Amino acid sequence: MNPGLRSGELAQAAGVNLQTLRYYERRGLLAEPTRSPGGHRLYPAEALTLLRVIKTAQRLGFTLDEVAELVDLGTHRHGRRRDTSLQRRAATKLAEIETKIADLQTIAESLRTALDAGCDDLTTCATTDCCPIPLAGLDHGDNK
Amino acid sequence: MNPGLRSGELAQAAGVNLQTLRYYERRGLLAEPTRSPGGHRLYPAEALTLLRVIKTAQRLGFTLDEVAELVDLGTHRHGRRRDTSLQRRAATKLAEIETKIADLQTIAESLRTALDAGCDDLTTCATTDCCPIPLAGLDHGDNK
DNA sequence: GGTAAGCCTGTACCCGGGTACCGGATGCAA
DNA sequence: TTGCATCCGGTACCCGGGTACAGGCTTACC
Repeated sequence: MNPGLRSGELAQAAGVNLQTLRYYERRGLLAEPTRSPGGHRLYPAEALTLLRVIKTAQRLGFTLDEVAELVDLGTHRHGRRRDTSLQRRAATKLAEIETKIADLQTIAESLRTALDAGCDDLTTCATTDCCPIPLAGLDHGDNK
Repeated sequence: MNPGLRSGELAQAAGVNLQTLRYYERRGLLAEPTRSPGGHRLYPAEALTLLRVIKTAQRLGFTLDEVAELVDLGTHRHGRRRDTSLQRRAATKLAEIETKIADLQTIAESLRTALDAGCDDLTTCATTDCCPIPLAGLDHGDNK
């Protein structure tokens, strides 16, 4: 049976640096893989999926700690014994994500309007009312 | 007429550090404001909106350079003389944003499924098929 | 079994995005 | 006009997220 990916293969497949794998391992994002007799890491194929999930979540503005939480929002057990604290964290995360989606939709809307209108100034759009659907919708007023 | 906000007032209102304002000014994100006779900065009210837009965009995973581009995607002129290169950049940005929205929706969907199912493991969801709508959808396969 | 490519641990460094601190100059109210 | 809060420019520092390098062991193939 296939012994697993070597670290270099995995890194290349995921488009990350080899050192990054070790860094993620130290941070606890990537489980310690099995080793060859001589001590070389051998990763299961799922590690690639996980890495891509991590990279995607990062692009979306989550810190590594948040990514870890997202991924961890349950790596412990599955089904049975519904742990309400986990459920609650998941619900909180979900609300956060929904806010992000809404904000991105506001930005997308502004860009679309700008494109349609041949109007190309978002700041002006945000602060004056020359344009129909301004970015100012992002101003939730409660920063920090 | 109201002379504008002092830097401390603006910083507090936006929930950012005073130094951050000067930093953004150096980076070109915040225009140089007018000054009092003695050299103190005096910001127009729109600066607050802009700061909030910046902070929101950052939470969404845009770098400061990208935020600058977003905001700049046109601060030059408005309407008339449709600059196609700007239009094109806006279109590109828009596509990016739509991808982000889709990815966030995938994550939201996973969390929702996990919550509904009392299933609380995203990694397993992503890499096995025990769960209906896995995170694996984030795996676009083309990282970097 | 020789040898090149690949991997090991450890430590040092880099970049983006801020923050802190300093000594000195304003702003404004009493 | 004095006094305290605030702001000024400049420089140095901090943290998250990597990335590079050194010196030595493993693997894989001829």
